[in-house]
Amino acid sequence: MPELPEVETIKRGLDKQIINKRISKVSIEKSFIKKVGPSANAFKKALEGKTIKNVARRSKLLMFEINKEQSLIVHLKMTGQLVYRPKNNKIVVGGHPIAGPQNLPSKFTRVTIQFADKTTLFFNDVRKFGFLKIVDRKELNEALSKYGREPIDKDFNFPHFKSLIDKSPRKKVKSFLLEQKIIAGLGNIYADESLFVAKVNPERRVDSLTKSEQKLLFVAIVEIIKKAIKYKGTTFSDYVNAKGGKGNFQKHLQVYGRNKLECLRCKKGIITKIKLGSRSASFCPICQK
DNA sequence: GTAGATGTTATAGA
DNA sequence: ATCTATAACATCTA
Ligand SMILES: [Zn+2]
Repeated sequence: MPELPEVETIKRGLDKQIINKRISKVSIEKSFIKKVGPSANAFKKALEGKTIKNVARRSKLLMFEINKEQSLIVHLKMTGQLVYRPKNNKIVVGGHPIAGPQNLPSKFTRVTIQFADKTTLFFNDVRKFGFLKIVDRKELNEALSKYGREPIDKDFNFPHFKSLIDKSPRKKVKSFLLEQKIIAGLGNIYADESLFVAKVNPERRVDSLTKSEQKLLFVAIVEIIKKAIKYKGTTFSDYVNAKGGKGNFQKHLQVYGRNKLECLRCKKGIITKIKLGSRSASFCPICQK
């Protein structure tokens, strides 16, 4: 589910809400205890009574600073959600439950973090690939060392991108874009969208790109990620922001999810979906050379 | 019913 | 260096 734009949207929705709030109670669904560390008690003890000092994001990882020494890190993987409920009252509209924080906890709520002011943060995750973990400063640095360049960094420029290209010359370009150690935060949707904008076929070897294709791709990545953040992410099935609401970028997708449909750009090609590594890649065989 | 696919990532082995 | 298979898990679709 969530790639950089979705995680960034959650981060922006959460930080204003929960910074400086004190955690009063944490509960963990039984089957999820193994995903919060060695024991439920250690996890609770690290959080209860503490105050969230800061919220940050790196790649698709969220970080909640507890104090100088400790942080809570959260990865949503495929179907994770973080939804904040401002008040502890249930609202039902028209007699039917509505989507969003009003009906939480749900069947898929794995971790519940209650604050002293009676507001609540829910971690929901259908597939349970996600995790929450308490880390010290050293462990946090280790976790962060796995990530490459942030595409929305102000200093990220073409020479940087070129040097990344030169370090992984034989990779297929789609796999190159998905590598978090190279560029942090792209996932299947935005890698496909970036390649479409740059008119580059996902199966091309990185070292086969012409200088002009390299530049187009660099610009496309930055442009797509920024635009997706502006539209508050893509909701395909599970993604919701911190308020439980959907994103808007799905309306602007040009290839992802358009298998067998006519290409929106050349109006001639039929969007084709192939397997590349273990992931799918969608592209227009006519205008992505 | 059932095989295959889903927005992620870590790891082992070739 | 790079790729493959595999695993974690639940749900939906063809
Ligand atoms: Zn096309």
